[in-house]
Amino acid sequence: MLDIRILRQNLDLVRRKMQERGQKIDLDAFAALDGKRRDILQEVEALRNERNTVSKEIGEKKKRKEDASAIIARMGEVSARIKVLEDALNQAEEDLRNLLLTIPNLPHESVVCGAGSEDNPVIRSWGEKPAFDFKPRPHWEIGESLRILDFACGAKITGARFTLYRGLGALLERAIINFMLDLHTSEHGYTEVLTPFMVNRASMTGTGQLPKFEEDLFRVDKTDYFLIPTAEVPVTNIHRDEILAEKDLPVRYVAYSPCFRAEAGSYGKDTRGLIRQHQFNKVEMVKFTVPENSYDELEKLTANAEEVLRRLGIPFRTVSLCTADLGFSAAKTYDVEAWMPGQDAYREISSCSNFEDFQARRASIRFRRGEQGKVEFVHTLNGSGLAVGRTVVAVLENGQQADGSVLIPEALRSYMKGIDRIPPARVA
RNA sequence: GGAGAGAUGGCUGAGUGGCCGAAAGCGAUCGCCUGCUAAGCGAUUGUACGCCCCUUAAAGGUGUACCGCGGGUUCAAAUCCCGCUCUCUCCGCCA
Repeated sequence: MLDIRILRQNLDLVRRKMQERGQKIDLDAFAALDGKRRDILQEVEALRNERNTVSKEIGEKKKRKEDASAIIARMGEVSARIKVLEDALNQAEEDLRNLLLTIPNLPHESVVCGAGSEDNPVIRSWGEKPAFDFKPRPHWEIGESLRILDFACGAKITGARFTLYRGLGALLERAIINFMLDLHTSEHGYTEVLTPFMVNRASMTGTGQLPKFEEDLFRVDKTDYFLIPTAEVPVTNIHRDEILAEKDLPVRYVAYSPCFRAEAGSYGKDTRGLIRQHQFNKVEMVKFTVPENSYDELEKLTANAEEVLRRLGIPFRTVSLCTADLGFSAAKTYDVEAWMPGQDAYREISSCSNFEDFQARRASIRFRRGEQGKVEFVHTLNGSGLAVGRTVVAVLENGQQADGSVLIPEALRSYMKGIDRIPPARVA
């Protein structure tokens, strides 16, 4: 949610930023709605003041056993009028809030103005793409031939975009999760948390998934709970409606969770393999910081995500999302893209964002300056560290060998009972 | 799923219709006192939204709201009534 003062004082700036995002947001309604709310508020407050004063007089008159029936009758009318105005006020405030909740964040000044993902500037690249003396296969072929990924079985058990991992495949997924959690807790200063995987509506609204993107979520029938699309939601909401102490900032959490996404509107996209699933695992990093440090923290967060790929020896590049590609709540986002030789492409494996105070305002996450200074909104950040299924893809495609086996990166071997490769499956 | 108890400020906890934004204690901050420390004394100590003042903001003045959430009764609600949520205890069920 944007600061309402920005809309009041600089509506043109907001309008321009929305254009840069390529968003059509109706901002004309704002000024009228805001003015209406203020008019009603002033009237209702004046009447309430009268009621408070006169009610006190009534109490005193009664104590002195004087007749108060005339002013009681008059106050009855005032109260009726107040009730009507309060209803109108509530309606106006709800309308205003609903409008505010649908306005995306303002892109940071450093974000390039672009029209789509092709305009995302590459910030840096790392690693050397592996050379193959054969045509590298995509992971779905590797996974099926090694009998570690079974897409047909996932489809049987549940449906499209679900996958069964088997044997060393399941172990690889688990090893990657543990490797990432250990790295971020032991070396990057994050505290591990394990959260609920279903959250309520308030939590989803706090981080920005609701009210606008309900069709992307799985909702649990007979409840108002939703399956989380990312651990960002429960982890950020740890501190919803709280005032943190400045000395405790930055707060850093890392969480493993499965993620559930309806993937509405991505029909026909990435239908093969692990890239786009309804359920996938992810290790997520979340930070709460003072505003003046949030962009430094974004750089560190992105470096923390990149470090996972460095340790695994997987080539990657980092791009800065342009205005058109930026998510609803983000002010700035770096995508880390891993090299996937089987697909001859870089694919997103981590998305690291600074939300500034956008989520903090929605979720009321604040901190106090010093011991008894002012209360301000924190800045929130999060980034994948990393998407686990896509990391499996990168490991399989980059580590594939001519004999069909897959080399396991050094860093993972201690998590995989010491084995250094996934051997070819014996032909049945 | 059934029965009962509860939800008040940073914390503990009082408050059954008006004198309550809320006692008291703890904590915190500032000051005083004090060889040092401890103790003691005094003051301050919530948030949000309006309006005034003002070049904007802050500060200041003023008003309104907020005692889990939502509604109702009343001239007037932390207090009475209804619904909901959450917490705790007991029973049942369960990994």
